[in-house]
Amino acid sequence: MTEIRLHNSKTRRKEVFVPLDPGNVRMYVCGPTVYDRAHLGNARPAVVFDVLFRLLRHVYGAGHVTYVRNITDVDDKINARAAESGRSIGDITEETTGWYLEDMAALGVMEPTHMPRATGYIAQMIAMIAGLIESGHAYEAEGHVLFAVESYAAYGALSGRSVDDMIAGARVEVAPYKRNPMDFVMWKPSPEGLPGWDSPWGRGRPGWHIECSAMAADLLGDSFDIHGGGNDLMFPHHENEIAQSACAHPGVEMAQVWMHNEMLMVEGKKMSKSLGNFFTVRDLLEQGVPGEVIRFVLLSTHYGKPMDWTEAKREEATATLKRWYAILHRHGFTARLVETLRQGGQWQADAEFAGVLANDLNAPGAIARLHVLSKGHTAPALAGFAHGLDMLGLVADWDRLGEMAGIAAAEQVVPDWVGPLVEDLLARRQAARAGRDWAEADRLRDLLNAAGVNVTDVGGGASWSPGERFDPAVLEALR
RNA sequence: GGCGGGUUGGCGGAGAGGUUACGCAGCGGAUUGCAAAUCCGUGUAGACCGGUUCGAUUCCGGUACCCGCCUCCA
Repeated sequence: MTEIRLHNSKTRRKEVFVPLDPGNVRMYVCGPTVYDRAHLGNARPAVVFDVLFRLLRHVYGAGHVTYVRNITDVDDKINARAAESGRSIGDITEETTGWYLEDMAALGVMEPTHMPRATGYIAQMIAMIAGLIESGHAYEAEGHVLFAVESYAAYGALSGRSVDDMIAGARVEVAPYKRNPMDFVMWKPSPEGLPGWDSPWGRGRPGWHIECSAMAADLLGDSFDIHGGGNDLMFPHHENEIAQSACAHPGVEMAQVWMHNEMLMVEGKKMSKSLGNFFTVRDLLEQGVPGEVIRFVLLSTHYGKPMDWTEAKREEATATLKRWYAILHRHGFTARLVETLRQGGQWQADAEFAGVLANDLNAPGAIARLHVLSKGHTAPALAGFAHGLDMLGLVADWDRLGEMAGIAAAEQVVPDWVGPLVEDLLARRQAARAGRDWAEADRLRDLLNAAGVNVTDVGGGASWSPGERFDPAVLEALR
C-alpha cells in the first residue's frame, strides 16, 4: 500500500499518515462563505484537498473515505450583501452556493461526501455551546456567549502564539463584556431583520467558528483524521475550532493532522481589488481558459508554498495539456478504452507517480513524473500516464480528448460551412503540392493560417484544426 | 513587536546528505519542398557567512532580502 506522508501544521513536521480507522478515513475542509463568486484564491484549497480526497480514495478505497466541506451560509458579509441588494438572504446563499459548485465542478473538483450548511446545524451548535457553558469554558455576557480562552491551556498551540503575546499585540477588539480580550464569540444576539434562532440566550446567531466544530463532530465524530484549509484560517479560525472542540470533547484530539495551503498571488502581488488583479474563477472560464488549465496551474506549485498565477504559466499549462490530450487521443483513449484497460487489469497507478504524490501531496513532482510517463508508445504503456492524469483530476471527459487537445473542434465554435470550405482549400493545396507548385501551396496555407486554422501535414495528406485565433469571418470572404 | 514560510539554472518548479528532477525557452540533430507538429541529444543552479561530515544545494547556527498571518479573508 502506498504510504502517505503529510505535513502536519500542528507538529510542523511531515508525518506518516495513519488513519484512525482505515475503513473510514475522515477529512474536514473549511468551505466557502456564500456571499459572492469564488475568486481564484478560493479555488486553491478546493483543488488541493480534492487531490488529497482522490489520493485517499485510491489508497483506502473509494468507499472508505468521508470528506466534509461545509457551506457557511450565516455570516455578516451575507447579511450586508442582502441589505445592499434588497434581496433575501436565502436567495443570495442559494444562488452563491450554486455558483460555487458550478465553478468548482468546472475545475474538476469532485463533490465531497457531505456539504453541510451551517444553518442546518444550529441545534448542534447550541447544544455544544450549552455544554461549554456548563463545563466552565464559556460564559454568557450581554446576550453574547463567549469562549473563555483562559480555560483552555493549550490555546494558541496550533499557530504558535500565546494569549499574552496576542494581548500585547493589542489589535483585538476590546469589548467591555469580555473577561479576556482574546475571548471570542460563539453566539451573538440578532436584532429584528437579521437571521436569528431561539436559544437559551435569546434570539441570536452563531459566531463563525462554532459551526465547524459542531458540524465536524456531527458528521465525522469527536476525533477524525485530517482538517484542512487556507493558512490564513490558522488563526483565529482553526485555533478557535480546536479550543471549542477540545473542551467539548475532553480526552480526544479533534483532528490528527492539520493541513494548510499557502496563499495565492497574481503576477507577484497579492490579489486585491485595488491592484486590479482580482478575478474570479468564473472570469477566467468566461475568458475561455479551460477549467483543467486553471487546475493544472494550481497544482503546479506545491500547496505549502505561495503560488503565483501568471499569464506565462497559463500559457505553458495550456500547451502541456494540449500535448498530453493529443497523445492520449492519438492512442485511442476513450471512456471505452479505459474500461477495457480496467477490465484487463492494466488500469493501474504508476508506483512512482503514486509515491511522489503521496509524499505530502507533491503535485508538481507528480506532474514531472507524468511528463516521463507520457513518452509511452502504446495504449497499455500509456495507461499509467492516463491513470495519473485522472488521479490529478485533469481529464474532464475521456470522450472529448480530441476536442480538449484542440485537434477536433468544438462543434458550437465552428460553423457548419467551414469544414467543407477548408477541406476544399486543402485539396487545392494538395494538388498544388503534387504539381510541385510550392508558391501556390504556401499561399493556400497562409490563407488558412490567417483565419487561425492550423494546417498539419501528415504523411501524404494534411489535417487541420481551428487554432486559438480561429476567425470564421476571414474564411467567410473565401466562400 | 510576536508567530510562521521562503530565497534553486534564462524562466517555472521538485525530491534527495553522495548518483539525470521535470517542464518551458535556448542550442545541435532527425524528419520535412518549406513550415508546423513530432522525435533524439545538450549547456546553464542552489542568496550570503560559518559549523557538522569523508562528502551539503539537502542537516545546524547566523546575516541579508522577500512574503504571509497577528483584523473579515482560502
